[in-house]
Amino acid sequence: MASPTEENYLKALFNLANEQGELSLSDLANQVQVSLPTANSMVKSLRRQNWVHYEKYKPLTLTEEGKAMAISIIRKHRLTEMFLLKMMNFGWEEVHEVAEQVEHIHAPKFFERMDEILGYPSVDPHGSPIPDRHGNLEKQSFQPLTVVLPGQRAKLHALTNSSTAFLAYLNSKALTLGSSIEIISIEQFDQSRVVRYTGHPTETLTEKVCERLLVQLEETSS
Amino acid sequence: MASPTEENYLKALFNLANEQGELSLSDLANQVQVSLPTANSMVKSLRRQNWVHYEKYKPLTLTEEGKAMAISIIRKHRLTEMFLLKMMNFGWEEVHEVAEQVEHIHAPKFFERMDEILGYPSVDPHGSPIPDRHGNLEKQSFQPLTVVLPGQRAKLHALTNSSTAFLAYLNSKALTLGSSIEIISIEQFDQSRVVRYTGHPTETLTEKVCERLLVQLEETSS
DNA sequence: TTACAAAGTTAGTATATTCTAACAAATTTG
DNA sequence: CAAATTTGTTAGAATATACTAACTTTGTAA
Ligand SMILES: [Mn+2]
Ligand SMILES: [Mn+2]
Ligand SMILES: [Mn+2]
Ligand SMILES: [Mn+2]
Repeated sequence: MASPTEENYLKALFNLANEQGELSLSDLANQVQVSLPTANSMVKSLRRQNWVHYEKYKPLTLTEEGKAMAISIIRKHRLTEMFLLKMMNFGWEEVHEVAEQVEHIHAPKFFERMDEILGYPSVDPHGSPIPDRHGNLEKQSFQPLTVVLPGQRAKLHALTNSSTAFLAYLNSKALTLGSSIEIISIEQFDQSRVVRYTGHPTETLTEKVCERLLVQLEETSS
Repeated sequence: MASPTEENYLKALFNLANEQGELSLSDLANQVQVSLPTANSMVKSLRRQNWVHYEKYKPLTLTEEGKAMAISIIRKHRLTEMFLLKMMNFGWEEVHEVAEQVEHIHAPKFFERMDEILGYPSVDPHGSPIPDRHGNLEKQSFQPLTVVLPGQRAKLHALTNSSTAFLAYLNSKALTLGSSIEIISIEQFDQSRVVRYTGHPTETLTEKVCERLLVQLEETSS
């Protein structure tokens, strides 16, 4: 049985493997916010439990068992976020912090019931896919808003960051999942985007923000 | 910030203080299911944090702060049990185990929302009172079924044990909170009770079971 | 290809939580 | 009261999780 700490490491490893191919110790240390030696000794302990493959100075891999555990934790996290949003009147900017704790609860029925009550949702409040009960996790192919050219429109489908601060910022701009965003222009100076979207006057978004908005290009029916 | 472990000790201390007046180390060790030296060293650590008053060889007392923390954990536990029962279709025999974990989540809003959604319930699924948001905890004055004499009836209001095994046993006997129980006779041999209750044929309950059933005497309108 | 930087490892330390063994104090009992 | 029992304490050890300091390995860049 993994401790909450170990579970957080497994989740971090899984997410890193998806973003980059390689799993380095320093990325892990960074993600989990611990020192390199701490990550090093934890990885040894995870290896002892057959959750990661690891040899000195070599990159890390999750074992099949480790991967399955990570997916199960991610499932619990995302179901919780959805449950808080839909059934308990939380805002999308509040759910991540609570889910970070609830994901460590060992009670399969608790999460099965959430899933049932929610009607088996496929994505969480930030657009990330929810693994099904069998551990199948849909792969998404959205691109950051930064790849969209002036004159094109794209629909906001997901985010690469679900911190309270970022989501509160999106709230203040009334940007929600599903918004159809048109790029008006890109400032040469700082790469910031002038955009227009569903029922809103012109807005400016910094490049940093655009990088975190995952979109799908829409046919420009001109 | 108390760890889940520390929170379980605080809760145990509070419950012991209510059942007995005195708080002894061995009772604590027993309740939390650890060795005496473990309880001893934990109590020292709780004292460092000003959650208990404690001197070598003297009985223990919770500080005001410790008491408030214990009540808050109990509130979270009981609200969770009620939420699982009413909103997530759990049986009353399943809720305690999950609540034992959920009670350690630090997210006031999560529990406030449960309270709201449930309509501010006053008791949990096992009849124990739920402290309000200000830490007020209603005192109950129910008595164990063992004090009821043959010929008298009493209504089942609460339980002193909410283990899955005990509740599954009550389920099998169709005994629920609210049942009106009449004591037919008491076996001299083993103190077991022959009883009759709401829509049921005669049943026999051992003394051990009767001790755990908290009732209020009903006027015998003969 | 050496030299420097980045990444990873080891050693040593700290706190939290738990144990057993050995001993001491307090309480109960004959 | 003295002996026996119960209760509480200390010492010493183990595991989990974290740190800093010092060192080694690997990879890159001159
Ligand atoms: Mn999240
Ligand atoms: Mn977490
Ligand atoms: Mn309970
Ligand atoms: Mn608990």
